[in-house]
Amino acid sequence: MSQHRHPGAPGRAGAVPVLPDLPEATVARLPEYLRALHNLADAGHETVSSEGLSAAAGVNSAKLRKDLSHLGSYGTRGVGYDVALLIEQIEYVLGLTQRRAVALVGVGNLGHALAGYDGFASRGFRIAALLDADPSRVGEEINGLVVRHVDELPAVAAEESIAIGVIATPAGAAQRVADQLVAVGVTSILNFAPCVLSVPEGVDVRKVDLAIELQILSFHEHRKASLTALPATGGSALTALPGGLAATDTQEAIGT
Amino acid sequence: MSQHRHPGAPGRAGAVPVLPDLPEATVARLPEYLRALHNLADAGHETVSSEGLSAAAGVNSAKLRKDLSHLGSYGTRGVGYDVALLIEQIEYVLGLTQRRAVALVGVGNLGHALAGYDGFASRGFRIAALLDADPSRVGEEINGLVVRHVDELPAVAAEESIAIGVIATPAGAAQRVADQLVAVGVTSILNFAPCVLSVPEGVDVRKVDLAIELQILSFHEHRKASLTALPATGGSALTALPGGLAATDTQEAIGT
DNA sequence: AGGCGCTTGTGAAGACGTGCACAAATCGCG
DNA sequence: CGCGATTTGTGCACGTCTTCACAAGCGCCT
Repeated sequence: MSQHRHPGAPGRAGAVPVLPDLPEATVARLPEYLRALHNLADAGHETVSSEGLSAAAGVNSAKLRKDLSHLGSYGTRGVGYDVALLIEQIEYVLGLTQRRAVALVGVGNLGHALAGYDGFASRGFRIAALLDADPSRVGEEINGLVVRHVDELPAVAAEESIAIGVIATPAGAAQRVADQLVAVGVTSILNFAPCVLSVPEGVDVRKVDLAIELQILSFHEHRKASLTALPATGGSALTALPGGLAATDTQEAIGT
Repeated sequence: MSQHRHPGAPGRAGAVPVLPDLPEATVARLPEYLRALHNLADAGHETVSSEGLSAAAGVNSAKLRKDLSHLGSYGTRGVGYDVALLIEQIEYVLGLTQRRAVALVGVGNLGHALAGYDGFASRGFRIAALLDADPSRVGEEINGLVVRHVDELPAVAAEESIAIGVIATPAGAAQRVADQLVAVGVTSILNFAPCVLSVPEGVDVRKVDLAIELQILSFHEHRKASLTALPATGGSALTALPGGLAATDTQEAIGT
């Protein structure tokens, strides 16, 4: 870490400097820091310490400092971080300086909500197209955008460069849509359908499954309940599991 | 791992056996396995190998075997896993044998979609109440449920035991709602609002932020673009960062 | 100018998660 | 009955992530 802040390489548009390859865990936290920083900026703070920022983002302060150090970091010892500068750094690294176009496929229950979600626009993204396979939905106007048929994807991609595809279709249609997105050059996909997508190498897929989150919470609920129910049992049969339970009432729930 | 399948301890309702404390990473994958297993069961498979199941769930097969071994596992060497039995095991561990009641607070854009999302009902959850702070929304009927005012939360909790609270409000209202949920005894919260919640110890919070997912994808897009733009630069200045970029056009964004 | 308090950046250690590779176990067949 | 094919369960090594603790650096006050 000899010299950062080397004056050269401003390179407004072209010549993107090579990005440091951040740990994936760090990348996942940067948006969190960014949000906290925006809040601080709105509240009028000019600088913030790692302690303060980590509290606002809900993480350990040492972790925050290490995360920021990975991107070269511009903190000042004894003072803290310049809020505005740090916002820029993170937005640059995350590639948010350009407003990326998002294509949303599947305008059902969830798709409708996503199309109207202002959190996208406010954080550097622009929904460029709404698509659906159902002809009865094509033509509908949502939030100022007209729903087009998914087969028009090539045309949409030709009109403007789609950076990210969002899949909000039923599981059965998701793989097909993913293939179509890949075919028109999309290399980043956010998948809300509860299924595994297979995509060629070089394409990033992130998955959000609302039911999975609930199931994880359910586990912890179950766990808490089982612990408070048997507070006496010290450390004896930790590996105990139901086992025989298959015979009784679960049968009617599963069956055929 | 001497003797599993010990015949005793079926204990229908009461006497919940102590759950093994699974690694968090394993818990997060169990719902994935569960979904894949349901698909296999629907397709008529009676047994499945770790290889087959791991492919369907999109994970490494060794990882899957280790995950399943943590819950005692009921595979048969040379054969594989009994699909129906494994479904039961996982559903039991995740606490899905009882249909847990969910209270959804915030019936705006996203809340509407969540209220209508059938993925909850189909995977062991039941939306027991819809709540909102906006009086103009109270009384509205969504999917057979009438929206009630959030201040009625104590009454709702008294009517039936709420296992999980889902927060789909704007960020500004989220902490307040979380406090209300905690006050009526909810110990698991799924938060869709883009903010950090502070809750007492013993309360689990999981967070889903749609914009964060996009930002993570944006980073990878940015990274891919910067790599393909400079394919010649071998391994020289890997730590290069913009740095000077603050001097030019960013100034007008910050300044004061 | 010098010292003091505060904060960053980082080395090192420990916890955690992953994946290979193989022994142990089971089934089916001759 | 024995053997080979198959598949689980797991020991081990490796990589990643987290956390502590502290030296280095910075600004302010005297």
